[in-house]
Amino acid sequence: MEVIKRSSVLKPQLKKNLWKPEEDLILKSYVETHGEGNWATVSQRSGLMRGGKSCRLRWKNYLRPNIKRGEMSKEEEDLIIRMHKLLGNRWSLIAGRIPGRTDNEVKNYWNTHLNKKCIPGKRKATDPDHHHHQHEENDENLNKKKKLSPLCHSESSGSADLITTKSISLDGRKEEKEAESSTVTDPTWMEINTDSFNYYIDDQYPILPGKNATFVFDDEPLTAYLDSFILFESFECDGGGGAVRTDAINHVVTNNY
DNA sequence: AACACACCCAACCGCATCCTT
DNA sequence: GAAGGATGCGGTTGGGTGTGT
Repeated sequence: MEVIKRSSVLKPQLKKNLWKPEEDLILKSYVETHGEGNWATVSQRSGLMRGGKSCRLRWKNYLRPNIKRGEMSKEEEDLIIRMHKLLGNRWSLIAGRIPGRTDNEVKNYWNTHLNKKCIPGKRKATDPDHHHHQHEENDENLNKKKKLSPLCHSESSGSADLITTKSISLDGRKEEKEAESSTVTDPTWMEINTDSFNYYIDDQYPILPGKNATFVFDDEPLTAYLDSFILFESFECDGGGGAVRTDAINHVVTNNY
């Protein structure tokens, strides 16, 4: 007896696999006419038998204007390495700092080119020892599910192994503090008083003058990259335990300390 | 030439978060 | 505040292509 899946009866069969040039054309002209968004309806209205996600991804990664394709420049590569050291696998954030590059492209580039370069001895799935590494990967997935920052876990990105606690004030002084806990998985934190610094986390979450904010930092890149980046991993304004954001690098700092 | 293996990358999947009602 | 849909993100997959034997 033939079993017919319920989903195949109720939903029209969606196309998968590679996009054809004519599909690209349809999607491109549709988005240029109607604008981005409402991806779920794009397939119906444009006649493309693709899921909304698929359309969105194709537009974002391939058809969107100002997409830069081709080889990564040395500068872009350096930037990816530095950002990855800071942020871990936060591809969309990294890509956001590299004009014309998409998160998918950055991720692929990292996995195929830079991962080997930055983590020598990194083994592939065919490696007999792969199962051991799969466990590490599972731990990482677990961390993700727990919504922990990769920065809090030094194994995730080849970052520095030791995490220490620092306190920095924006009037130019920098001082180290002892870690609150002896466990290395404790995040580094950073306290910034914004009296003397016009600063923001992002448009939605301003740090107001006179307020303190707590940030999570990976120790090693701190001194190396403070000239160019400050990472806001999470924060709570005024010590109130209120808003917590975990998804943004939000400001480029040009000052040297 | 034929095969096997490795590499690359576009696209998919599952889950989390955001937004709207 | 809850529910459901839309969107975004990161991990993974699989087909195409390159390279070695």
